[in-house]
Amino acid sequence: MNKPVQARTLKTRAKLLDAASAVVAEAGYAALRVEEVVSRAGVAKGTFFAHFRDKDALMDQLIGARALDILATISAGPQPRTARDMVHALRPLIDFVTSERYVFDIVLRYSGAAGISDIGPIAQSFERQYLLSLQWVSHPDLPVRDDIPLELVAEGIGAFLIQAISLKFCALHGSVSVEDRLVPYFEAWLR
Amino acid sequence: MNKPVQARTLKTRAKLLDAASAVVAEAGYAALRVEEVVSRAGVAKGTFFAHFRDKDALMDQLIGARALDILATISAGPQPRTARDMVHALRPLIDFVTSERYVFDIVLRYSGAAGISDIGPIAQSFERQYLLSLQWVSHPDLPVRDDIPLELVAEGIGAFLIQAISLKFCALHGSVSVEDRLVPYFEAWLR
DNA sequence: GTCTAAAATTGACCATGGTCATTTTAATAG
DNA sequence: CTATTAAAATGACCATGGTCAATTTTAGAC
Repeated sequence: MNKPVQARTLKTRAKLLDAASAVVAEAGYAALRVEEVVSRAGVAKGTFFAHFRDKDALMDQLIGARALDILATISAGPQPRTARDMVHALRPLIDFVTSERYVFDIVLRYSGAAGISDIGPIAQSFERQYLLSLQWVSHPDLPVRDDIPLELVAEGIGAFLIQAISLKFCALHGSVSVEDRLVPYFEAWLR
Repeated sequence: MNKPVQARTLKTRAKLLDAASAVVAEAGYAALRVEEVVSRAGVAKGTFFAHFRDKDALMDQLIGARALDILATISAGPQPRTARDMVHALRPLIDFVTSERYVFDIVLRYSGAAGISDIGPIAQSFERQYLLSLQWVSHPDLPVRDDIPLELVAEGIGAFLIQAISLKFCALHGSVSVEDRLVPYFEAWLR
């Protein structure tokens, strides 16, 4: 009853994702063209849209998967003991999201799950980042204010992370690195 | 030496902005089509792009102007005395930005000035919102933590504002209103 | 007025994402 | 093996944002 997908479907989807990854590796996310992807995958354009709602949905898969991968690596790392440690630990995620303005745009656009049932990889990565922050601030090695719920502290970390990355892309404030801006944010927020 | 713009230019630009405003009033920002705007304005499509870099630049003008207008009204209002007051005062701005998902997307995309010299209306409105927050937290009637610079406090307000609005558009967290989420954020941040 | 150069406008054309009626392929029954 | 049917793939076609060489209009000089 739950085997309506043919092997062919998986194969085609894999071909599309592989082709897309290759294009991204060569030219970056913003340069990806659907025509180029289907051409490399050896399928028709219509097939692409049978597998992905639109181009952005493919980006959600590609970018989200990478973000989840980075978060898994960070999770496996040591518990941060200071705000500065946290920022350093988050460095790989920050580097990825700031690698292209286009990537950050997609991340923001897909940060919220469109529907309860279809929570995409990027939305998942936000949830994952929240849980990681919650884990960090719940650990005794990281001293944190105790006048508000830890869940609220974790939410705030996400808010400041987005803020610092946003300002990175602003010509007026882009001269300060994300890390340098984030440390005072976190220190002030964690008290 | 600084009069290279002809009267005709201003007139055409006004016609385009008027036509665009009319379309937005009838169908919303997301439904705006460049073809529809130039058709109503009675000019050719190429003219549109001689006046605006792209469609998003027009959106920057329309949305940014509205945001600045709302902020001016808020600025003229009374000094908030509590976190809850602040949230109530920001209500018109929040309502506008959450009126369409598309509006919020444009706001995020244009939040940072693209270049030092071309800071658009939306980027200006972010600056304006920051200055308003700074003014609020500098006033003795609003008790605020004094262990960090007031500038930092004001930056944090912006971060939480974006966070609360983002979650509004998330199917998983959209049930809580922006205002209800913002009050605890602000109370925790202002200490 | 007329000439000239710069500014403004035009619209055919292009790039690219997205649709859908039709065709092909795979799974299953007999 | 063949017929039947549902899933998958196809590619011509459409929608819409964006470009640019050619044309028209304006401002200033004489």
